[in-house]
Amino acid sequence: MVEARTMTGNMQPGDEARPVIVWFRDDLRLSDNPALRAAAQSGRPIVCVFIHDEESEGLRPVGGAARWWLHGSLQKLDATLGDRGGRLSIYAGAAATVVPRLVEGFHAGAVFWNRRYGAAERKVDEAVKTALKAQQIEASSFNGHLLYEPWSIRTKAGGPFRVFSAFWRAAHDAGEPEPPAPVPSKLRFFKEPDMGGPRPVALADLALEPSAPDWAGGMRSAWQPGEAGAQAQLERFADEHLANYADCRDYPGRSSTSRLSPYLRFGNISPRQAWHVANAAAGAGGHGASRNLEKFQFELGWREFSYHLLYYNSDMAVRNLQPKFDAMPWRDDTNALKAWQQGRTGYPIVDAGMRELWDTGWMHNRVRMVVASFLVKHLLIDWRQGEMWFWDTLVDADSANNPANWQWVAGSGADAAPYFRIFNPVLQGEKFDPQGNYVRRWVPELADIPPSVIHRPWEAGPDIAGYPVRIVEHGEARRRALEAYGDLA
DNA sequence: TTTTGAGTTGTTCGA
DNA sequence: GTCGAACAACTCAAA
Repeated sequence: MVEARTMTGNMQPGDEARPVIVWFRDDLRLSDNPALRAAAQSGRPIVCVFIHDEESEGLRPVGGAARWWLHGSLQKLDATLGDRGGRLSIYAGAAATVVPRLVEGFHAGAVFWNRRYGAAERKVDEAVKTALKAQQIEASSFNGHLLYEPWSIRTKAGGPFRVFSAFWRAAHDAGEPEPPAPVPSKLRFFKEPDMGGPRPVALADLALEPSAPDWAGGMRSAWQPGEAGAQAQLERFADEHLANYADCRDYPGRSSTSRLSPYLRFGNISPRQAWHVANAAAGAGGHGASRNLEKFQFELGWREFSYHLLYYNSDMAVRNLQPKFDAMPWRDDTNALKAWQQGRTGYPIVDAGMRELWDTGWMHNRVRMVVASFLVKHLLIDWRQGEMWFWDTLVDADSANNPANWQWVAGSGADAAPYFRIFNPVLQGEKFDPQGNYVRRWVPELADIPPSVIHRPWEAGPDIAGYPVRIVEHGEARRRALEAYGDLA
């Protein structure tokens, strides 16, 4: 069973009758949820709560697209709990204030949750724990979000890793990740009387969904937030795409990637579930299955590495991991930034990616690298600008992966791309979208351009109606980037 | 302490 | 068309 960190208050006679509060955060699911499972096993009646906290200091507000996902996840979680005779009670406010008042209101005996790893989140959780200790209430935290706790993977010298491959080797030495746990068979919910504690709010009152204008239409048709959607997506991936994962995952026109990122972000599914379901599917698969399996697990490994980095570099979203990048002469170019954001750079693969992002809240991994490289190297715009845009527009944006990957592309990160690795958007398009299907899907202006020139439409003839002229010329931008990056050393 | 091998995803150029 | 080298050194992790 997953290790729990418990700080126990003194148990009083008759204490088992007092409810346990399960505080949901980035773990919006019932299966493989260690906090919920421990609550079920405690013998206490359960109260399920979510606290929308926009008041605690330092917490980064959830981005726009992710708020939409959060709304859907909360709705689904409440419905699923409802099927079992329970419900999700939602509160708003600073967690360190709300949780102790809930404990009083419910006369609770314990509070369980699954851990978070950002500095501000840890500080909040620490404050809650301190408050509960003063109330002599049991507080237990669990690992529901990662395969390995960030502090459990250490170099031989006992420190954190800054190179992925060494990190991943050490993780292998730590052994196979724990198997996921099923939904507890028995969930006994506390009958919540109308007490004097904090009053729950309606989900709609959190205003997580966009209105006027409602820009979430593309997301609704692309995604099903919540645990059931997550399980369906994982099964679909394991059945249909895992067998070709290593060879096909780089082609944005095929849906060969797992598409699990937003589900993992909000814990609609756990990485243990993804790991073990893929394991089982590959075991049933034939020749070459292990190569695909290892590739997929390798990607889960990068997610782990990002959390490892976040744990040891809490200001990763704003500070270069390599300080020499502080001297980088980033350009201040509002027009170029806007063209990039709106998918109007004149480079089809870049524009397709940025429009896919805007419409669906998600972008294929290969294209993320291309558009990020384009912003940082071709336009010489600070990676933080890109990070903030992704934060607001991605449904899967989280405080570990988003900054870690931006810094990786920019070259300022851990184990980062060398500065001379500058993607050529034309070559990347021709290599990974050879028929131009991906581009045509997202850039309708290019619908009639033949595959031979779809990634270099300026060669297709005179101006294409509605499609922008390139905002920079590749060769020129490449030389400029090499020069700027070369000066850093 | 010093040494040594290694390090996600690329592009261009010239032979 | 294909191939190898250059693009740079630097830092990490382990022996």
